[in-house]
Amino acid sequence: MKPGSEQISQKLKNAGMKVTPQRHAILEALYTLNNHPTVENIAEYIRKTHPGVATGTVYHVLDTLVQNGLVQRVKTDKDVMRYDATLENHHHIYSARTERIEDYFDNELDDLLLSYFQKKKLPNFDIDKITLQINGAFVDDSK
Amino acid sequence: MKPGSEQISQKLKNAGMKVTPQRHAILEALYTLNNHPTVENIAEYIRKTHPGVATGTVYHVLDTLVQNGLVQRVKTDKDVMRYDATLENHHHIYSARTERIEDYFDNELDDLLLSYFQKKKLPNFDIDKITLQINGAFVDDSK
DNA sequence: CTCACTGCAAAGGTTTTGCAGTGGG
DNA sequence: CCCACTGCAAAACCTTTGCAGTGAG
Repeated sequence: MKPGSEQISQKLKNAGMKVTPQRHAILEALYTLNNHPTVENIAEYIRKTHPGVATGTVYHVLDTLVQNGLVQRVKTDKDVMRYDATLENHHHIYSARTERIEDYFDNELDDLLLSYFQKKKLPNFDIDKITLQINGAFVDDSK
Repeated sequence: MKPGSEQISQKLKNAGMKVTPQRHAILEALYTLNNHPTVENIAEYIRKTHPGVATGTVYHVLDTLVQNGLVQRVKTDKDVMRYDATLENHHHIYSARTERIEDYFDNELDDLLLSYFQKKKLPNFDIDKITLQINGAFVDDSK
């Protein structure tokens, strides 16, 4: 669930980052807008409370967050980057018709995959993480 | 394996597309450069034999190929689009350190996933296709 | 022949970069 | 106080678009 203001500051500190208002706001935005927001989504959201944050700063802060492991980029086949602050192991459900991307948590599946790839090693490759792209259609997505 | 020239023409015809030299060359490039090339990779490759093909044409042809189901876009967390002409069910192995993306075929895994999601339905979602993102490091990738 | 496709170039949108000024530790 | 961070704006990229000319069926 969504961390409070203190916890957000703590996360930044733990990652060895200075706690600036911009970083705090951007990380909070990521926890609030939990549907894999774009830079534009984030900029728009934080300007409600922090007007005057430059778009370049949002890009820069997100880069830093990614490098410090607090945020991940989401793989898509579109040309706009999307970000995800959920660090626990999870998968992504992609709508074929809209830009919607939902998280999917499933420990049973994770165990299944883990044991599968423990016995079936890939030659020449060390697996770090496996994420499912579940593609299809949400039944309530109109267009 | 890689289709011959005739088979490439036939694939275009089957998809209801006119067979132009550009389309033929681009589709052939995709089968030859089988490591999920970018538009630049493709343009560079086909200009060896077909100089003067405009970059805009490559984009346009790739779009058409995607729409007619002969080619798929590959999901990445980079801002350069990559393409894949392999239509059989397969997964992708992503290098954490380089731009390398390899195909991974595994029928046993596909069956496992199929049966798993047959019993474990996702509410509100019709699954079309599931692709694994296998992230990690190739042991022989230097950088 | 005709209409879809291509070439070319300009425009659009996203992301990166550079530099001066500011503020968190 | 100092260095990292931010704001601003320009630049760099990738991709899309518009239009006139060409060629596949």
